[in-house]
Amino acid sequence: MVGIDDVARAAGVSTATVSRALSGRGAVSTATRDRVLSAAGRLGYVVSAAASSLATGRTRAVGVVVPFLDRWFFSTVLAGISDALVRRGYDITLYSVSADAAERRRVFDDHLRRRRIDAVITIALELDAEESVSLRGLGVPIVAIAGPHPLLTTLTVDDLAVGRLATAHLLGLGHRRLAHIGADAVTDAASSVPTLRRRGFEDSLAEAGITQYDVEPADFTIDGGSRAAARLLARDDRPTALFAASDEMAIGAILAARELGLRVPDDVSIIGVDGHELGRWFGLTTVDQFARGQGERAAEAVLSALDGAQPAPGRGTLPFELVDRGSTAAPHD
Amino acid sequence: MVGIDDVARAAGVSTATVSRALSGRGAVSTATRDRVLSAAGRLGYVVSAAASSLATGRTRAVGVVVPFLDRWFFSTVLAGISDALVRRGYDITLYSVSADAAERRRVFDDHLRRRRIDAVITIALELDAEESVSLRGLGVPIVAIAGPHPLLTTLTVDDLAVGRLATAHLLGLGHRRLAHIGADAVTDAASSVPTLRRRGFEDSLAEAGITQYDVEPADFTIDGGSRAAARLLARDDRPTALFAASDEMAIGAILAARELGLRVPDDVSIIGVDGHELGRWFGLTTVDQFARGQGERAAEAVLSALDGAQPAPGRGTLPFELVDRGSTAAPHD
DNA sequence: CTGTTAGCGCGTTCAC
DNA sequence: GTGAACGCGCTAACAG
Repeated sequence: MVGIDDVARAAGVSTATVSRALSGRGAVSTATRDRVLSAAGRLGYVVSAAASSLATGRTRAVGVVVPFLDRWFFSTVLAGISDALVRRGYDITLYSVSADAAERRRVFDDHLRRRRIDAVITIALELDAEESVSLRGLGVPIVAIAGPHPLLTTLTVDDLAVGRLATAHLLGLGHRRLAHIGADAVTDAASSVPTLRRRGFEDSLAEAGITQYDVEPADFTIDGGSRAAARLLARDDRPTALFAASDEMAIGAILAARELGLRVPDDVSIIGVDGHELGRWFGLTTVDQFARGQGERAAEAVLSALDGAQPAPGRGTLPFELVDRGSTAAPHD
Repeated sequence: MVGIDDVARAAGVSTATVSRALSGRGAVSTATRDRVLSAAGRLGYVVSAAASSLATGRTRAVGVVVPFLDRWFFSTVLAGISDALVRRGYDITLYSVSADAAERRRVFDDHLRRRRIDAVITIALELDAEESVSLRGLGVPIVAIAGPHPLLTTLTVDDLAVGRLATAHLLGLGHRRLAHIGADAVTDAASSVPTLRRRGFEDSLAEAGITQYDVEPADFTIDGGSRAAARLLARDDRPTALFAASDEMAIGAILAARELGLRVPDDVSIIGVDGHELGRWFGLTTVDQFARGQGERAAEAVLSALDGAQPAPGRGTLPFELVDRGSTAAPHD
């Protein structure tokens, strides 16, 4: 295992010079730098992360904390983060936190505190107060994507506006009997993403003078969306339009409608949120939130924080856009 | 930032004793251990990964190398790995390698060699000889899931058998005009997963005395599967059954069939491989390979290697199973 | 521009 | 069962 002194010997310089030549910190003459680089290359020297980090306090790694790995939104954002960080030579350390309280504590109180990372990115993580404090206590830059917590630098789409946009689209087509599939009023936090989307829905309806509507809670999976839609569409006065708070649920709703023999959009209009690649195949109209781009933006934000930039105060705003693929239309009756 | 000597002082012992008490290595009296543990807890002490790793040579992290993050199979396997590793207190360091040669070299020659990880898991990674040697040179346990390289301990389903199973299922239903969607004969390595599945298909047909069949290369996405199926099904003597080497492609094939006005399975039978959750919604018959379980198995394999067990020689075999959901049936004519 | 030196924070001998 | 002291491999400060 070749170390810095092997390189120093091979290049005929001191270890300090090797360190300077390789890290680029500190002045080294071009000639010696070349000697060092070639010696290092020849010997296949790579600095030890542990030793370097012990000496500098930096790790060249960013922690990414996610609640799920195997859902489209999360893995897509993660891919975006990874792209941007790899380009800059950072490693990603992945922390997947489940709902299990003991395991969550272990991640926040132990794993994340091992000084293994220079910064943290969270993806749509709903933190309790303790966890939020624990994160801040790390003393490293933190960027939260779509996390509702006010103590953190947050990068998020305006989910209230997303909800309003989707709803306005349906109202604009002439729908008056609408329903929403998404947040659970009981379990979801008031400032959570699902709740904001639902509130956007409700606010728009209120402004349109519509007070009758249904909200079915669902778990953001195809399966959950399908079951929720089945309940809504089985009624006598079934809604003519559904707004699902995610594309996966919207796709479930389309599938449920089909099973009930309903045509989309002739019998029922359906709109989602996300920009899931699968949406194309279902002709799903949606509010795209450019998940991959969110990851890249977050990565760039932590990188610039690591470069010494001041964190943008408050929340950065991420783009979203209505994509009409045909699953919505004017109601028939 | 509380260090080991803070704990030592608070507990009235030396740092050596704190280290022993917390790591469990070395004998400590119950009384002093309790004092140390309580002091550590009170102060919120967590060992520094860098310092500990520099002193011990161990990092309590496992590197996971993937070619894609945002595809179902990979994120699902990753979730399984994460589950199993978190339970044992290991962190995951994620390395996503694209096809870009320079970037790949950086990952293999720099990132992975920073001594940041105690072991490596690769997921369906096709390594060239140099990369494989580079991995072995790390001197840490390596477990490859579905990687074709013979130099590594590999955990894989018998993809030849998977191909045969799917094909036998179609043959058993009476199909004689079959086509395969999957490996590209030109670009895919002979021992790659896609190629093995295709060979299983071809071998089965040969045994059944069938020499006429089509193979359409596709890129394992819904889109690619759809286009490949469209080409196959547009022909006059179109096949009565399609075997797609992944569920995503099989779903694409189902969608393409629908667009051509063909009924599945009445007009064309379709079978996939994977056990993708979406398959349920399309009534897709498939060979499930239990992706999440593969991740767990791989994690357990590296953990036992880290515990000192000898790596199982050769290849571990992962389970697979035919799941009939109705997208295959006897041919009509 | 380069070398010397003193840690970074911890684990582990080796005495006691 | 416990403590003192050294070293893991590297970087930063200081001299020169």
